[in-house]
Amino acid sequence: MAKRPTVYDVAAEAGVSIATVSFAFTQPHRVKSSTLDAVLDAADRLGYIPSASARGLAKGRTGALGLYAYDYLVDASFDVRGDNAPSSGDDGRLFPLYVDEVQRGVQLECWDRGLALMIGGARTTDHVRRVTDIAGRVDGLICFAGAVDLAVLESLSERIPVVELGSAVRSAQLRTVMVDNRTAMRELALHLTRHHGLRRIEYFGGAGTAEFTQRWDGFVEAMHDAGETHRAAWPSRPGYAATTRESLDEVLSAGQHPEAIVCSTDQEALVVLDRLHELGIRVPQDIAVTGFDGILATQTASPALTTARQPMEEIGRVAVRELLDALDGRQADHGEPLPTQVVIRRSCGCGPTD
Amino acid sequence: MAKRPTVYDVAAEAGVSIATVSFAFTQPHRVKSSTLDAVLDAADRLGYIPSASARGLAKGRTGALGLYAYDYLVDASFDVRGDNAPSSGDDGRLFPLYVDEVQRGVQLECWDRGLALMIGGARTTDHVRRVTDIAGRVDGLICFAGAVDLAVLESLSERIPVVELGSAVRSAQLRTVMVDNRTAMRELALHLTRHHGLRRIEYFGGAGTAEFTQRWDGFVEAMHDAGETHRAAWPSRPGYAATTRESLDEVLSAGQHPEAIVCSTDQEALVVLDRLHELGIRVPQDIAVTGFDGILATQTASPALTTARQPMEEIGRVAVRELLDALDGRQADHGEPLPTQVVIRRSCGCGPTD
DNA sequence: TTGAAAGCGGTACCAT
DNA sequence: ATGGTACCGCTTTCAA
Repeated sequence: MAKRPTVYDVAAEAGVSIATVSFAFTQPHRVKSSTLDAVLDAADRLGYIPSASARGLAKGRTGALGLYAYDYLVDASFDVRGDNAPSSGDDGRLFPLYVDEVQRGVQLECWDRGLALMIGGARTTDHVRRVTDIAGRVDGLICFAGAVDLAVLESLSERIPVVELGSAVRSAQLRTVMVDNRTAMRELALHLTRHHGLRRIEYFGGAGTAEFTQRWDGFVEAMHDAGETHRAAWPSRPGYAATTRESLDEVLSAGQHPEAIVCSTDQEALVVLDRLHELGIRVPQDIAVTGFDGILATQTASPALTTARQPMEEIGRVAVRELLDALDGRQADHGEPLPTQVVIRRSCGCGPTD
Repeated sequence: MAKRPTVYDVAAEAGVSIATVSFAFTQPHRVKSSTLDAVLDAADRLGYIPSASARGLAKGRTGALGLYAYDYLVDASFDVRGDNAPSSGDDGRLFPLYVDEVQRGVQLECWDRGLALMIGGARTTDHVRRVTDIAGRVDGLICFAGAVDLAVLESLSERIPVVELGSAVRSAQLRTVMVDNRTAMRELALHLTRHHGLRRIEYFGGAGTAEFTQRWDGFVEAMHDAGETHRAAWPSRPGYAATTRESLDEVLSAGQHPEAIVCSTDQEALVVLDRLHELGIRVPQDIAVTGFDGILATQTASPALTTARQPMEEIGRVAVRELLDALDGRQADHGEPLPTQVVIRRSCGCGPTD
C-alpha cells in the first residue's frame, strides 16, 4: 500500500500551492478554471484521497454523524417465524427488529443529505468507552434510550449535540425524538376490552425505560376504564425469551386461563405465540395476544399479530434532522411526539380465525 | 455547545504534560498510577472527548472501517408479503434484503473487534465522490460488487485495502469475498428437472455482474444436463418490478405456460409470485417458482419460496477479517468461495401444497 | 516516569 | 486568483 498522496504532493504535481489545492476541492468556483483542471488532473493522476482526519482537525467538524446502537437480540437462539416456516437450510436469523428499522431511517436520511454515518456499538460491555469513542469521531450523536447511562450522554452533550430516541425527555440537555407509547397501548387494550369484551387480561413486560412505563400506564388506564383493577405486570424482557416463557407457564398453571395476554413488545408476543402453539393453546380462540412496535415479523406471524406500530424509519430520519438543527444552532422545537398506530390483525380475535 | 477540551486542557488541569495525558490514555501501564488517576480524573472532570481527527492524523490510522453500501430497493413501492398480509396500518417497507443482511454481519464483526464502522452510500448519484469521501475516513473499505466502478476501486485500493463482495476476483488489487453462485443455481435447476421432472423452464434475470453470470451459467448447465437447449434469459432486474412483470406477462401470453420460472434473485421471484397470484395462477401446481439469495421474506412468502441461500452475515464478517488481514500485512488467502446452499421449500412443488 | 518538540494533512486568514 | 503560513489536537521519538 503506497503512501497516500497529500495536498503537498498534489500541489507539487500541479505546480501550485497547497492553498490552491485546498480551494480547488472546497471552493472550485474561486479558482481559475485552467488551474482547477490542473489540480484535479494532478489529484487524479496521483490517486489523491483527502484525509478526513486532517480536514476534520482543521475545520473542527468531521461531516459525519454517529449512531450508537446496540443489539436487542440477546438470545442467540431467538428465531420466530410463521407456521409455514422452512424445515431446513436457514440459520438462526431473523428479521429486523426495532433498532434495525430505526437505523435504516438514520442511514437513509444521512445518505440523502450527503453525510457519512458512523455506527458504533458493542454487544454487551464497555458502552461508556465505546460511545465516547464514537462521540470523538462525529459532529453529533444519536443514541437509543437505554443503551447508555444518562449521565454519560449528558456529559457528551455538553460538547456535541446528542439526540436520544425515547418516549420522554429525560434531560433538558439532550434532544429527544419522542414517540407516544401510552396512547397506542391504551387503545390496544381498549380494543380488547370494548370490541372483544375481554376482562381477564395479563400484561407481560417490565418498566426499564420510559417507553415501557408509558406502555404499562396506557394499559392500566384502559383496564381502569373497563372497570378492572389490575394487579401487576408479569416479568418479561424482550431478548430474554426465557423470562417470557416462565411467566407464561406460571400464568397458565394458575387455574383459569386469562382471556388475553398483552405484551410490551412484539418480540415477547412472538415468544408467547410460539409457546402457546407448542402447548396446543389456540390464538385467538383460547387466548388473545397483542404485541407492540410493529416489527415486520408481526405481519407474517401466525396468527398475524395485532400490535401498535411505531414509525421506525421516520424516527431515524427525524433524529438526523434534529441533529442538523442543533448543529445549525436552531432551537429544538420539542413538538408533538411521533404518533404510534394501532394495527388490528388476527391475534386479538379480529378477522377470520382460519 | 462549549468548546471541547483538548489534551492541553487536561494536562493543565492535571498538572502534567500533554505527552503524559496521551500516554495515560494509550499506554496506561507506562504511567505511574497516581499520575494516571490524576489525568483520568481531570479528563473526567472536564468532559474530555479525544478527537478522532487529531488522533487519526497523528497515527495515520483512524481505527474505523468503511462499508460502501447502496440501496437495492429501487422501487419505492416494493412490498411483498405473505398471504396473511395485514389489511392496514403498515407502511411500504419491508424486510432485509441481501445488502441489509451482509451489512449486519459487517457491523457485528466490527463491534466484536472494537472497531468503528463508517457507513456510506448514496441513493443513486455521485457514487465516485461518496466512496472516495468514505475512503478518506477509514483504514479499509468494503464494497459491494456493482456499487462502484472497478477502476475507482482499483485506484482506491492503491492507498487502502479494499474488499469487494462478489463472486469472482475482478482485480488482483482487490481482495474479494467470493460466493459460489453457480453451483447452487445449478443444483436448484437440477432439482426442478430431476426431482420434479420439469422441462419447460424460463429464466428471469440479467447478467450485470459476475454473480448473475454465474447464476445464469449454473442454470444453463443444469438445463444442458437435462437435455434441454435453453434459449435465453428473460430481462428482469431486482428492484425494478416492472421489468419482471413485463417479462412474466410476455411469457404467459405466449401460448403454453412454462412449467417453472427460475429467477436470478428472491426479489424478482417474489414479484413473480405476487403477479401469478393476481392472475389466479397457482404456485407450484400450475407453475413452479424459485429464487436466489435466501432473504428472510422467502420464508414467509406464500408459498414459501424454494431458493438458494447465501451466507450473508458470514460474508460480512469475513470481509472485515480480510480487511484486518490486509492491514496487518497478512497475505490474502484466496481460499474457497463461501458456499451457497439450496433451500427446498414449497414453491418448487415439494411439501404439502395446501 | 515524564517532558519538549516535531510532525500528521488539511483549512483559512492575510498578503500579494 | 494565488501563495505563505499559522494553527487544529494528538502521537511519538528523544532527552532529561
